[in-house]
Amino acid sequence: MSEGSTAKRTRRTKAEQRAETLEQILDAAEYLFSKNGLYGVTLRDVAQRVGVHTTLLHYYFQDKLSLFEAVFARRASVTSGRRTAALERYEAEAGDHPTVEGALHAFLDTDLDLYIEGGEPWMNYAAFCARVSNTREGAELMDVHFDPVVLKLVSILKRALPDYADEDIFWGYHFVTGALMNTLARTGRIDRLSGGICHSDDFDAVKKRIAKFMAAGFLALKA
Amino acid sequence: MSEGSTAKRTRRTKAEQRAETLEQILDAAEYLFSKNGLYGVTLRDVAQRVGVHTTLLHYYFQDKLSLFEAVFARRASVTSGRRTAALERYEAEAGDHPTVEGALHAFLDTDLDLYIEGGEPWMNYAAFCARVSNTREGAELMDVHFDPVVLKLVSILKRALPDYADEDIFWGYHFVTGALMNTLARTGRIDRLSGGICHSDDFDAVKKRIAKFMAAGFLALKA
DNA sequence: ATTATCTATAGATCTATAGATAATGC
DNA sequence: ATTATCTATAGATCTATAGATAATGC
Repeated sequence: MSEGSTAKRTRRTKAEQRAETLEQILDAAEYLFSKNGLYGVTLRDVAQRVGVHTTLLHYYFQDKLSLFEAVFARRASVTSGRRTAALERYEAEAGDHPTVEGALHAFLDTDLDLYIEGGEPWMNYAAFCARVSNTREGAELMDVHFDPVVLKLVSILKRALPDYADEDIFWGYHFVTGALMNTLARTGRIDRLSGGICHSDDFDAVKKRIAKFMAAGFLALKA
Repeated sequence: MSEGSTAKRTRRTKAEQRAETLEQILDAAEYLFSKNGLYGVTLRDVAQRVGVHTTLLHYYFQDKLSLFEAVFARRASVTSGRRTAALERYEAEAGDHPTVEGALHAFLDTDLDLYIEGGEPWMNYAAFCARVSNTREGAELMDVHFDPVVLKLVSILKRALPDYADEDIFWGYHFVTGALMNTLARTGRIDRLSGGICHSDDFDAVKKRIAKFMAAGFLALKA
């Protein structure tokens, strides 16, 4: 932190400085919001974590909610884009006979890989999303940023399950996303419940199981 | 509300009055916490909703967190007890050959029925639990109140899947509870995503699918 | 005589704004 | 000359406590 602030004094263009400070603010906010939610974090907490004055946050963001939404938006397009690409790749590859499991692998594994490879900031973002996802306003943010990818997934699932009612497909997706969000939240509950056999942070373990598990679930809904 | 406050003036024993006020406070807190979380609700909000002075909350509860925990605890033993009983009934009935789907029906359907039959207060509690469940401190509350039922479920699943690694069973449960919590949260996301085909409040639709879906998922994890 | 409820208020925070200062930009 | 950062502060809330008042309890 002290090293960071001296480094800050070295010559930099204003654009660089702006970008760097913005990123630090977003990182700090992301971390704190992921732990305590919108109302559980004060602008002062965020400023303190970055090492700047609270008022600087108002220089960059209109208000607290804008900061919150900016945190959500920053990485949303990355994960959304990656998953869309993976789904398109799968669609091309599978041709006329896509499978539920194939589509889910593209959708879920691609996302989990991003967090696994992205390190702490991405893991924080994952927890942030999970926390946001089961609130009403949060769910509306999800709509805005993730509806296109999800509807793309749904369209492939429909082709894989041509005799299914839309209702069954959507409820299946509802289960899938619940399991995914519970994973991203990393609450530590499964660690304690399993007596240490499983670990909340072990996204590899989830990745190994979730697509197969959920695909079988979909297939079982046949009327 | 005005009718309630005149009714309040009618003769009542102190014990009755205490019980009634306590219940009103807990109901109001439950509703508000389910919408906005611990930090998103002020004691004043709760008091206002009940129609009493903020300070009365301190007469009944030590502080805000105690109120929060009391909301959680009030109905936890009911759902926990009902599910335990249902699992025991199923165990007795299934004898030496319990199935995954049978155990999940006992565990999940019993819970969903409680919310369906319990009306608004129970639906609020469900949303409250869902919201609590994907926070760290919240997950610890879940440990305290729900570990026994969940471990009972796990023990039956182990008997139904004798050649499975514990790890697979616990991750399977992790998926199940994620799907359930996503249901209890009732964020309205599935409504919008499905263009009105599905409804967040339609626990019957979930009940019709979730146990079958998840049971098939478990069976697919076989190595 | 005890318990439920309200009044008054202390003390701490929190968000947000106005305006000063200190850097970089041509 | 513009942009990044800080100082000072207004105004609103929020939690929590002390102590008064108004009911019920024997």
